[in-house]
Amino acid sequence: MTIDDFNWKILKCLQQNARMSNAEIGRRVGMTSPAVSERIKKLEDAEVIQGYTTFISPLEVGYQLKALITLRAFMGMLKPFLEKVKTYDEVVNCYRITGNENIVMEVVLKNQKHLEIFIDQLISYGETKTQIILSHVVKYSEVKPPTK
Amino acid sequence: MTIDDFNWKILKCLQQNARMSNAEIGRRVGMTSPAVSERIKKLEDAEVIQGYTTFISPLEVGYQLKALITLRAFMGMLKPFLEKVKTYDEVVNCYRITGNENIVMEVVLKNQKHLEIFIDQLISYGETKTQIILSHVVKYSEVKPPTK
DNA sequence: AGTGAAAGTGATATACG
DNA sequence: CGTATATCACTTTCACT
Repeated sequence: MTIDDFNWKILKCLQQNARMSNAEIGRRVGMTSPAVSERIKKLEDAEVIQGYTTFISPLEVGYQLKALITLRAFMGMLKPFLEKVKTYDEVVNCYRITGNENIVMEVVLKNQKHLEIFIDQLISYGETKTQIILSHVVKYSEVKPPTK
Repeated sequence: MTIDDFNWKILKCLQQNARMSNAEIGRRVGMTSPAVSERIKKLEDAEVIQGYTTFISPLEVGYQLKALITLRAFMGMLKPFLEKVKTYDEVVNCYRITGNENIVMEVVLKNQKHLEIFIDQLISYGETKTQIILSHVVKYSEVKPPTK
C-alpha cells in the first residue's frame, strides 16, 4: 500500500489522538470527512492501522511497579512459554528477541510481593532477569515517515 | 480516584478500541451516552486515562527492523542522553531502569544500515546492547483491575 | 478518489429525578 | 450520579465529478 502525504497526516492525527473525529481530521489535512473516512478504512484493511487503544496509568489503577523481565528459556520450554505468556494479566507487552535471551516482557505489578509471585511462576520456563522501570522517558512516540 | 466496575468496563472498551463511540460503550456497560461521556471526562481529568493512540504497523510503512537497545551510560552522560533521546524519531519507547544498564529503548529502523547509523549515534553516551525483535508475542495487552 | 447533500446516528448542554 | 430531552455536530450513503 502506498502512503501519501495525506495518509501520513491522517496517521499523525490518529496517533496523537485516536478519538479525533473524522471531521476534525479533515479540517487539519484539508479534506472532507467522507474522504478521511474512506482513507482510514483502507488503511485499516491494509493493516497499516492495527488498532486504536487507550493509555491508562498503571499507578492510578493500582499497579505500583512496572518492570522489564527477560527470560532465557530452558531447552524445549520456549514454545510452551509463548502460549502461556498470553494468559498472564501482568504482561502488557512481550517480545521474542535475538541473542542468548529469548524473551523480554513488560509487566505491571501491584507491589514487590506480586513481583516475587510472578517471577516464581516463570522459573519452570527458564532463567529470568528483572529490571524495574524507574520512568518512562519516551512514551509511545508517534511513528513518522522514514526518510528515503 | 475510585474506579468502580462501570469505570473498568468503560476502560476495557476504550483499551480494546479507543474509537468506540460513547453510545456504543453505553450499550455495552448499560448506561446512557451522557453518563459515559462524563465518566470518561473524569477519568481523563484524573489522568487515569493518559491518551488515545493508534497502532500502526512499522513494517507496512517502511521500517523493516524493530530492536531493543540497552544503554549503559558513561559517567555524566545519562542526563544529556535523557534529553537527546526525545529527539530520535527511531525511538518509540524509552525506559529508565534499575541495574547496571540504565536505559532500554524500543526502536524502529529501515534496515541494517539504519541500525548501524543509529547505534553509532549512541556510542558517545555509553555502551549499547542490541536485541533484534523477532516477533511481538503480546501486543499492548489491556490493563485489567488488579486482584485485591 | 474526492465532493456535496440527505438521512441517520452520536455528542453535548440543560432540566430534572 | 444518573436519565431524558433537545439541539447541534458528525458519520454514512449515494449521486455526481
